[in-house]
Amino acid sequence: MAANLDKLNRRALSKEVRRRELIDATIKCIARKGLGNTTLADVASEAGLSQGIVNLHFQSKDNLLAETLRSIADEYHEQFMETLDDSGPDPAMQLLALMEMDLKPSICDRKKLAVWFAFLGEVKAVPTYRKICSQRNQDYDRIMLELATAVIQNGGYEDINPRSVADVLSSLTDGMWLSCLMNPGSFDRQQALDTIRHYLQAVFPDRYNQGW
Amino acid sequence: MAANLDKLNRRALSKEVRRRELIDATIKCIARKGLGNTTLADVASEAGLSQGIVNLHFQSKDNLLAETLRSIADEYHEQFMETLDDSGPDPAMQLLALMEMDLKPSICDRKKLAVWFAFLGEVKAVPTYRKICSQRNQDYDRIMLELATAVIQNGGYEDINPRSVADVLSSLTDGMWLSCLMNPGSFDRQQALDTIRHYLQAVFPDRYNQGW
DNA sequence: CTATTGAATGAATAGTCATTCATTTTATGG
DNA sequence: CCATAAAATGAATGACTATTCATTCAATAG
Repeated sequence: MAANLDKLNRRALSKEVRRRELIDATIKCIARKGLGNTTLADVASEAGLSQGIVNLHFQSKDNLLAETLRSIADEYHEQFMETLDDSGPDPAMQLLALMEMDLKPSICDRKKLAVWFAFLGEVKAVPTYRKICSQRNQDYDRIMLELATAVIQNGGYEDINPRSVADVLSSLTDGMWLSCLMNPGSFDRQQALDTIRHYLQAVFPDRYNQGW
Repeated sequence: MAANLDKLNRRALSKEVRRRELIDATIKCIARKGLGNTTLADVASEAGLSQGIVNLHFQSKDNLLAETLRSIADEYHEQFMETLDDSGPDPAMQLLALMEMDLKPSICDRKKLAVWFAFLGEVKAVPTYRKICSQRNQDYDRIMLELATAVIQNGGYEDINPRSVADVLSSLTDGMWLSCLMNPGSFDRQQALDTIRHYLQAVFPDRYNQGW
């Protein structure tokens, strides 16, 4: 019984590991060649495995791509939740921590952004992609809205619309990411962060008034 | 007979007009099927013409796609310059007019945005696309920076960094566009514009203090 | 009306690529 | 060790598609 369970676990684990490897290879290929020019042969070769391997583990190319997108979305989701947990009880500081996270080298990385935007570019044409992405976004928007609302209440900024603040911050993230993707030479992570802080300071002077 | 006349007229069209038709057909196809799933047969059929037509006028598919991207970029460029010309001498009002333009229905249109982001998604993998897009962006960034600098000088806001203002506005545009593409159901053009106005009001209270 | 020119056609070609599957390799249990 | 089953291989297949080009068609000049 114990042996049997062990065996099943090992098999399941090994299968999972192989899938992970293939997804990583897919990410590398898309970053290098683009979504439109990535073939299953590319992925297999990148993973150091044989032609038929993707269909063996993912049944179809479409499925591999959807799983790859899900994997990227999940990775971001974990970072987001972790940052939220680790950034203390003050919503103003949580908001800032989330924005800083978006500009961390491990997130704001040209290779990963290229893959993310490659999928975004197909969102209108591929409903599956849109579902994966927009589900994600709705969750974050809701949390950002809650945080903005809390900052406004705590600071007595009743005339400010929390919706606007949340939208600006979400837009800033997307905009900075695009800028990183587009102008790899001139994009400056630190400057981007300063810009975001400047915005927060302008809107909530009392909440973000310490020198950084 | 009417069909015959139609056919005659179509034949008579000039080379430039035919190229325009093919580019328009390409835009429609990419909006509907995505960049990765658009074939030359799709484009020809959308234009009501025959198989070989694209190669006749554009030599290759790659060339057609590059010309299509250029066409979209040019169209935006014209609108941008026109808006700049038509929005009076006050840099504060020019800045606002440009942001309003970005949210006009004819620009902030899901079909057009889908095509734009489809190309953006391939930017890292296809240097040609990056050149076309980033040239465009650099021009606008420069102009936005000049306008922000002028607003700051005119209004005595010397402690504000014009670079930050320009970056926020550029990011807001990209972010709003993405939101329009991603959440067609809930995206609200008017609300997006209000958000942008609130930002400008927060940063330059004296320059944007009239009720709208 | 005829000849000429160039646009347009669409069938044929050649190449690419996802998918399949018979075979081989590897790992596990007895 | 052997037997068994799962995992992996890679050659073969078939579908798809960019590109070519011989042919057709329409407009204009002579």
